Amino acid sequence: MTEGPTEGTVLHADLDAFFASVEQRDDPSLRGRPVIVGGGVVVAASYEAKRRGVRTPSNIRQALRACPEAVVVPPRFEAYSEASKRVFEVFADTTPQVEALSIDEAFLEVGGLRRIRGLPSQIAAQLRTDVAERVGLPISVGVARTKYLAKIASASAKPDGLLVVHLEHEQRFLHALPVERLWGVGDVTAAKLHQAHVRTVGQIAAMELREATALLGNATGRHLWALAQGHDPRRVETGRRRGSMGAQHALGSRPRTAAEVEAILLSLVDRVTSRMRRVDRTGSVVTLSLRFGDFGRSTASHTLARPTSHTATILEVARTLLRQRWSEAERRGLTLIGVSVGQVDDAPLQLALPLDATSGTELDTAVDEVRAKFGRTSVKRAVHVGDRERAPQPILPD
DNA sequence: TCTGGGGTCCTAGGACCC
DNA sequence: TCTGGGGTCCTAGGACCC
Repeated sequence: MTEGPTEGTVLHADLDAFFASVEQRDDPSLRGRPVIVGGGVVVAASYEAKRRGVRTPSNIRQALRACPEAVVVPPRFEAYSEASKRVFEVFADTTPQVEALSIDEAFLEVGGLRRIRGLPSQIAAQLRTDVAERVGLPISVGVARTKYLAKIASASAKPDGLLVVHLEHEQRFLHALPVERLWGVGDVTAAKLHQAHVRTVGQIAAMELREATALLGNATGRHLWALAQGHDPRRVETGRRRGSMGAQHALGSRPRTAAEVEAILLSLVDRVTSRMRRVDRTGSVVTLSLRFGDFGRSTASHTLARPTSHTATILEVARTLLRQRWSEAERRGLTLIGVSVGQVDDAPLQLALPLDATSGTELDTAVDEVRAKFGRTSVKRAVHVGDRERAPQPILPD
């Protein structure tokens, strides 16, 4: 007699207290001790610190009141992205189907690997061992039939654990959870649900769909109702890339002059555009985000005629948007400023040819070269005359 | 409980087009 | 000419995630 599979094939792998774990890995004197990573605020806390009541985010002073023996270390973002890169190498060695969710978590589809690597639960156990051995970090893994069940499972497995949600136990596992555990339920949605006396995922599942949409709006209602039923058709998507890139800076409560803020704006724009150029992307929607002393926020955006990663072009737009909002910013007290560029995509490849070389065959040869060099299958041909000013960065070295 | 630095997705009104 | 139906893009804001 053969039994059907009782395991799903989706893994959700999530590093535990990631930033703090990197600090503990790199400095043995921090191991076993409560560690807070942060400057003014707690950016991350080790499990020792979390157990003593340190919450993220909160400010350091409060955190130290809860846990006076905690060690506070400044964040080292380069070390975290380096560690992340190595963990994602382990993921890639496990399966080709990896969907990155953030710097410290990913979905892995392992359905096709049974013959060579075994059951999903065995692959998950091996993955944890590999990450520990190769990168020296603890990671929790959830295994389930769908993405968000796997995600909930990894959260339940923390710290440093593995949880497999077997198909026959799925509903029991899911329906008993408080609504806050659903991916997509934050403070606002949780409050609405509580007001309707809905506290568990099982209770959402028992609602009529139209009750859910009436209470939570169309998209959220449908989404959460489907999740509560255990429906989650989203597959693990391999090639996902960022749609926007941004940078922000908190200013504190001290009032700033326009000149100070413009200087900060320049450094933010420069940070974003150099990151974009490094990964060969351009974008066309410039968004300025502001946060005020009264905790309100506002955003202003502008769409460019052409995508770019050119610092001066984006700075000019950001500066204009800032000037439009400046009196509001002064009135309400500016506490944070951010710039992001949206509609980000591969930078258009540019090739400068002398005008007399733009005949058919020479252009074809050039296009083939570009195609080979950058591995792009589609290469757009266009002839621009003049107006190089706002053009994307030239890519090909002379 | 009010604070960082990243992101994603959805909604809704207005402009504009066929 | 002001009346239908359908669509896309732009902008602003909100909720949520790590």
